Amino acid sequence: MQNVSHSALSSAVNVSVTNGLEQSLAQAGLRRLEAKEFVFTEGDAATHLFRVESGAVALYKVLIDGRRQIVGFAYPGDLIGLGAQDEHGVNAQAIKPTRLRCIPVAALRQSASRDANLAMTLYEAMTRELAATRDLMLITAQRSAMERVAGFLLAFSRRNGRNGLDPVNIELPMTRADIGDFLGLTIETVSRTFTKLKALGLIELPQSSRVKLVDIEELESLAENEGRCS
Amino acid sequence: MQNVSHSALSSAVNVSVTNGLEQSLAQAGLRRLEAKEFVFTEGDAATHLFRVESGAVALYKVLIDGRRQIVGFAYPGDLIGLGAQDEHGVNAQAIKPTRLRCIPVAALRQSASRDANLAMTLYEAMTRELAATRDLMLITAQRSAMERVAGFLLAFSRRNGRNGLDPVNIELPMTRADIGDFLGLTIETVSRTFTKLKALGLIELPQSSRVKLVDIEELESLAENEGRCS
DNA sequence: CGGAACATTGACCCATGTCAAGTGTCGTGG
DNA sequence: CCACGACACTTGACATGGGTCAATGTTCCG
Repeated sequence: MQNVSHSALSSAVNVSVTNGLEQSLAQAGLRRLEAKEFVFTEGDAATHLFRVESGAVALYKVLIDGRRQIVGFAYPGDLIGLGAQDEHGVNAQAIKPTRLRCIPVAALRQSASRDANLAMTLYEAMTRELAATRDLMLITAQRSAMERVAGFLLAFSRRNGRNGLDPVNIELPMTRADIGDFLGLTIETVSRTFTKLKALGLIELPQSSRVKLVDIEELESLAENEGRCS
Repeated sequence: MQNVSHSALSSAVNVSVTNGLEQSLAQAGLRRLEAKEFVFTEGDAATHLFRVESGAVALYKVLIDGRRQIVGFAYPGDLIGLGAQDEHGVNAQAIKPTRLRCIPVAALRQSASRDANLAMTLYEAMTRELAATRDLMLITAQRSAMERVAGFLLAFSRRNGRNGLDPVNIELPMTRADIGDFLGLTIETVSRTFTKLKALGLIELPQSSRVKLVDIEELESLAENEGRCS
C-alpha cells in the first residue's frame, strides 16, 4: 500500500527483486512488437510471463458490444501475464513499438512450488496489483470527468518521478481513446477535459501527446479524492 | 478464471483447500460482530486474517468527500484481510450479525515463507480476487444502471446456486445504499431500477430485501455483457 | 404508539454521451 | 516537394440518463 501512486496508472507489477525471477529473466528470450500487436489475448493459454523492456502495453477486456475497459498499462519494468491460472483473462496489446522478455511460466511455476520465497514474491506482486486495481476502481466509479483526468495525469507524473523521468513534462504513450477506455469516458469528454485544463492554465499541450503540468497543486485539489486520509 | 460467476459479487476469497490454512482455522478464535461493527478499518495493522462463518461483511474505501466505494462483499466461507502488506487497505464492516474465525497473520506468514504450497495457495487466492475486482470494474465503469443492477442480481443468484442455496429467491443482506456504493449508483437509482424490473415482470419484490428472479433469461439479456465470449 | 432507518417516488437539471463537422498531423506515393 | 488519405484530435449542438433535492411510504423495534 505504500506505493499508492503506482496504483492508479498501472495495473501491472514492477518487480525489483533479485531472486529466481531475475535469474529467469536474464536468460529469457526477447520479443519485439509493433504498435497494435498483441502480446496475448483473452483466452490464450498462459504459457509465458512477460516483462516490458521498452514501449508500453495496454491490458483490457472487451465487452460483447465492443466497448473496451482498459484495466491497466504496463511500462518498462512491469510484468504482465502474472495471475493467469491457465488462460489469460485479459488482452494485452502494445500501444507503441515494444520489446518484451518472455519467461516460460511452467518453469516458473515449478520453481515457485519449491521455492517459498519466490512464491511469496508472486503473492506480493499480486497483492500490489490488486491494490492498484482497487484504486483504479475508485477513480473510475464515482467521479467526474475532471477528477478522473486530473487524477490520471497526476498518477502519471508521480510514476515518472519514481522512475527518474520528468514529472512535469509528460509524454503520453496512449491515445485519447485509450485514456477514455481506461477512465470510463468517451474520447470527446477526455479531449474536452484536456482543453478545459489548458484554459484554466493548469496544463499546457504543445502536442496532443505531450502534456506539461503547470499547476500541480491545483490539479491535486481538482483530483481531490486521491485515496485515503492515511 | 473458471469461477467467473463468483467474481462480480464478492471480492473476497472462498478457499476450500485443505492445508496449513485449514489447520490454522481449526484452532482459530471466534469473534462475533453486530451489524455495522468493523472487522478492521483502513490503516489498521494487518494482524489477523478472518474467515466469515455466518453473516456478511462489506469491504470498502472512503473518498475524502465521504463517498464510499464498496469493493466487495464477503459471505460465509470467504476470507478477508488477505493481501494486506502491513496495513489494511480497505475497511471491513459487518452488514449484519456476523461470526468470524480469526487467524494471526504472523504465524501464517511464517508458515508461508517455509511452505511453498501454502504460499502458492495464497498467490492463487489473490489471483482470483484480482479477477473478481477486474470483473467488478467492468460492471461498474461503463454500463447503464439497468445493466449493473441486472448483473448484480444474476451474480448473486449464481453464487447462491453454487452454495446450494435458492438461486431464484434471493435474500439480500445489504441495503440499497450498500448496493449503490458497490455499483457506483445512488440509492434512488437502485430503487428506481428495482421498480422498473418489477414493472417489466422480471422480478418480484415481496419485501425490499427479498427478490424473486422471475425471468432470468431476460435479465441476462439486459445485463448483456456478462464477461468475455469464452 | 412513536420514532428511526430504510425505501420509494416525483420533479428538475446538469454532466456526459452521441452525432456531426472540422482541424491537425503523419506517412506514402506520385 | 507536394498531394493525398488515414487517423487522431478538437469542437459544437443536442439529447438523456442518472444525480440531487424533497416528499411520502414502509418496516421494524422500543
